[in-house]
Amino acid sequence: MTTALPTALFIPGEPLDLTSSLTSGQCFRWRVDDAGRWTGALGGDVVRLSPASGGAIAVESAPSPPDETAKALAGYFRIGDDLAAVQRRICWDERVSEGVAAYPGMRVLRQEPWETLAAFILSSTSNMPRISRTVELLAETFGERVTLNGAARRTFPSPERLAEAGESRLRELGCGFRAPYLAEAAAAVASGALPLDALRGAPYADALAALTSLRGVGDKIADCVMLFALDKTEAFPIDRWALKVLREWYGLPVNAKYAEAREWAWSRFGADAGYANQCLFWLVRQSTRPLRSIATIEPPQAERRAWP
DNA sequence: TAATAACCTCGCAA
DNA sequence: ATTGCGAGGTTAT
Repeated sequence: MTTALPTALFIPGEPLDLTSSLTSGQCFRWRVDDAGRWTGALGGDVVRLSPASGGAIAVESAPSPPDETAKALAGYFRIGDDLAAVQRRICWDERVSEGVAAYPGMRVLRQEPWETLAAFILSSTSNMPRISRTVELLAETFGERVTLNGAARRTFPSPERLAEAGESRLRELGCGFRAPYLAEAAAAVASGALPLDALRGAPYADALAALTSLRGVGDKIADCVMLFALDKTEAFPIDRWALKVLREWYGLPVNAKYAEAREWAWSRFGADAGYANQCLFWLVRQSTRPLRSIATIEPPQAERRAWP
């Protein structure tokens, strides 16, 4: 027997572009079909998002009812942030302005802390396709199966589950040298030694210290987790792309340390540094497929600002 | 303190 | 075909 498929309408009331928000390297499990419908696994649910007219989004989900999921989506996409206001505050920067113009509806996400930590531990010296593949394989192997109108997905496995799996099993699944890091992080979260969820309410410095106490988690990965899951919009993750941007567009000295670059970002963008970072990162990542061509992008001399 | 391998694995050049 | 190299880092020496 078939039942009518319940659908709810999610009306963000804010700029929201699913494509840039869901493909800009913050998350790894959303898939889009030819019709532009996005399918993901959110918490314990399979979720399907279908862009409708007027910026509305049709939501299907299971097992949670779609109207409940629609509310959760407001949190996931940080609809509480006034994106236009954020953009006005950081658009005086020419490069950030380019990013805003190119991706006007790109949101910074508020994802689940554990899944985000696990995914970014796996991101070390890797690339987006491989991260996605490994995350998906972990879900496929250890996650709970959930179905939506015949389509099946799996939830991201709990820390308990991955801790139980252990390093060797995680290696078998392609985690490589990150396997012990992931296993240890899972154990720390499962045991309560690392109160991940509580870090949402903690100051940046405290969250940073807690996260980097884990093996395999340094400044960059900690910043990703803080920005994409722990409500630290001031976090400014500096990967090799961001580093290249800082050096080539902003004149960051080659010998500058991570902490110095972070301080600079704060002096420039303050609490909006994370949004500025996302604009810059995705701009450079999209505009220069091969790493080598980035050197050809030089700002006009007049746009350069002296390094403080 | 600062530089430099080493670490898993995979996909894609050469 | 086979090999070498780098990919959204971090740790150990």
